[in-house]
Amino acid sequence: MPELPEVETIVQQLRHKILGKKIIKVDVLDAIVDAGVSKLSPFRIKEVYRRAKYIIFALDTGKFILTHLGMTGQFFFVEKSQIEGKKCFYQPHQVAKFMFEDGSLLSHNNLRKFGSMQLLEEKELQKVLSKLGPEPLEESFTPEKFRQLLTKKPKANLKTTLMDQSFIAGIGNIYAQETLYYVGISPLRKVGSLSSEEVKKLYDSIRHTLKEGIKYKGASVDNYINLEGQGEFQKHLAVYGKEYCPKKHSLKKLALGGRGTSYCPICQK
DNA sequence: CAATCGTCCTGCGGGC
DNA sequence: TGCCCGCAGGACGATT
Repeated sequence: MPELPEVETIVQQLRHKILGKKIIKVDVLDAIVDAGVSKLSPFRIKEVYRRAKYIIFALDTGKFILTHLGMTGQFFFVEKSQIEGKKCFYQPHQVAKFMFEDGSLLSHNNLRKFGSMQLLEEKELQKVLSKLGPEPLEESFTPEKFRQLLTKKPKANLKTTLMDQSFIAGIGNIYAQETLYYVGISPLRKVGSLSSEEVKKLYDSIRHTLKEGIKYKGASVDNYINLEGQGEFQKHLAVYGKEYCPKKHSLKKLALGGRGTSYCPICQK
């Protein structure tokens, strides 16, 4: 499922494929995509950026396209030479198709349709983004900021809180579990039970794990792909989807907040 | 305030 | 062998 590193990878790759190029036609093929997107052309995308797990396209018309991939959203870019001879380029579970003036194409696919693509005015966009917690990789997110943030929810479950987008942005089920394994902290702990030493280690681990995810272009579990195909981070997972931890201990599986969670009862206390 | 539950959707795996 | 059922899960709203 695309989380911060997966979305960041897609955004970086999208940037040098589509920025500034003229879009002459958009086909909207499913209701998870705002029908208004098909009425914009011709237009250009001025900037692509990420906030939490959202991808935001800033258009030259002054409006914004806000996209969430859900669990199974994909972007697939196709050069003109790969399309030649085909009347329409089809991908399984295609929900929208952006056609560029130079003959290339961007396909947006979503198998389970948990995602969305909305056309918004700047004020509407800001309203959605204002509900999100801080970006963990931004410089302004200091250890002290993290410590202060944690004091707001002392009684809440730690893992659920790390995945709460209004608390901290971009962490989902994979990176929450990986991060907790590396600091040796059980996902069952309450936020307020962390020592100041554990808070610092957790801060470092969150940033390190997310950066590793970006370095390997995301974890291809479920059907995640970036614009160049599969990521590599799935090869470096310690506990997510595993039976044994790196030290060969048997992992425990449980549901937290309705989400599958595996952790090592020996390494994580 | 925190946790849980239902909802959206579809492929897949288990069971018979 | 083949079919049916139920599960997984990000975000959000409603409920406990």
